[in-house]
Amino acid sequence: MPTASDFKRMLRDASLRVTSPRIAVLSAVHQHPHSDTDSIIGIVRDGLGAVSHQAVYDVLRALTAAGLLRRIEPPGSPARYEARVGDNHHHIVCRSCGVIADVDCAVGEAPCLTASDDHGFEIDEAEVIYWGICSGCSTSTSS
Amino acid sequence: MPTASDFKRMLRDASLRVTSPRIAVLSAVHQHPHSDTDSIIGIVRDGLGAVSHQAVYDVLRALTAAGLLRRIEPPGSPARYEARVGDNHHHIVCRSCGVIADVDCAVGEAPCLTASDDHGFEIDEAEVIYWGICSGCSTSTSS
DNA sequence: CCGTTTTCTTGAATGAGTCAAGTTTTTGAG
DNA sequence: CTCAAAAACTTGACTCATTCAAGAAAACGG
Repeated sequence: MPTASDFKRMLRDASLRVTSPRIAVLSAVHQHPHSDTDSIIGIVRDGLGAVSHQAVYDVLRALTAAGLLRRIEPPGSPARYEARVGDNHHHIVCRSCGVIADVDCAVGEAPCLTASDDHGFEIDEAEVIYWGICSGCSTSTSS
Repeated sequence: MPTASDFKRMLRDASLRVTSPRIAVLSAVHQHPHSDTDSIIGIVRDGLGAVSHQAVYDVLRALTAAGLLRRIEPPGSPARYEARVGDNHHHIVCRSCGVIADVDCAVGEAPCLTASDDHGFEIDEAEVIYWGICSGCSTSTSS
């Protein structure tokens, strides 16, 4: 797990100013991947004390734009964030409890799939969401 | 394009009551695939006069649950609906203007992809969204 | 250390969708 | 055809996630 100085370096390398909210958000997402914005706000406040929700929204947007975080938006859920970027992996979402797990992409680079008909689009990414029931939910439901 | 009596039969076959809002919504989605809820409300009102937005939300939910419509939710866009159901096709979304096109699935049945690691999930669907720039946007941007 | 620029705080506002109570419509049974 | 029960629709308030806006505070190059 990266340390605070690692996060500072990441921010500098991305030409972003180093602030405590940014370090706290980076740290929170590294420690709790697939968290939604509200959870991240809670984790950040546990570490720093009062931080406005707006600051967290701003930070998440800046870090996502800089490529330090990735935003995922499964239908039916608020936006979630993860720190694993650049490897074009995919996700499995549980239809019952909403938990998300990572799925490695066999190809690794986007777009990892070719459309049967691209309709003239210049396709740069193929995003895959697998839907199913996680092991915890399937056992509790079938019992 | 199906007629009003076709829509009535579809509703009866799905054990749903036949009402004018339902026929109008079915017709609207058949004629304007990938429309968002607000556009559908507008189209329905053009045909029927006053219809509450709540009625359209209720109808869309009932028709989706009955399998007559499919709901699609590209990140950054409100929910959209289409009448092409049952063939597990996918979508291309333009990053610039948001327009959506259908992409046939080579396999046809869900799940059409196998995850490299299913993490113990029982996967029933693999949803693919291709992201890119449509031909209209790429020509206007490059000029 | 200072000024500029960026970021954060505060608080209001927006958009999509849901909740709830009451009225109307549909439809199967008589 | 008529009626009652169930389902659907209307109205209007409300929630949630997110954004907008204006001013205060912090970062950092010089």
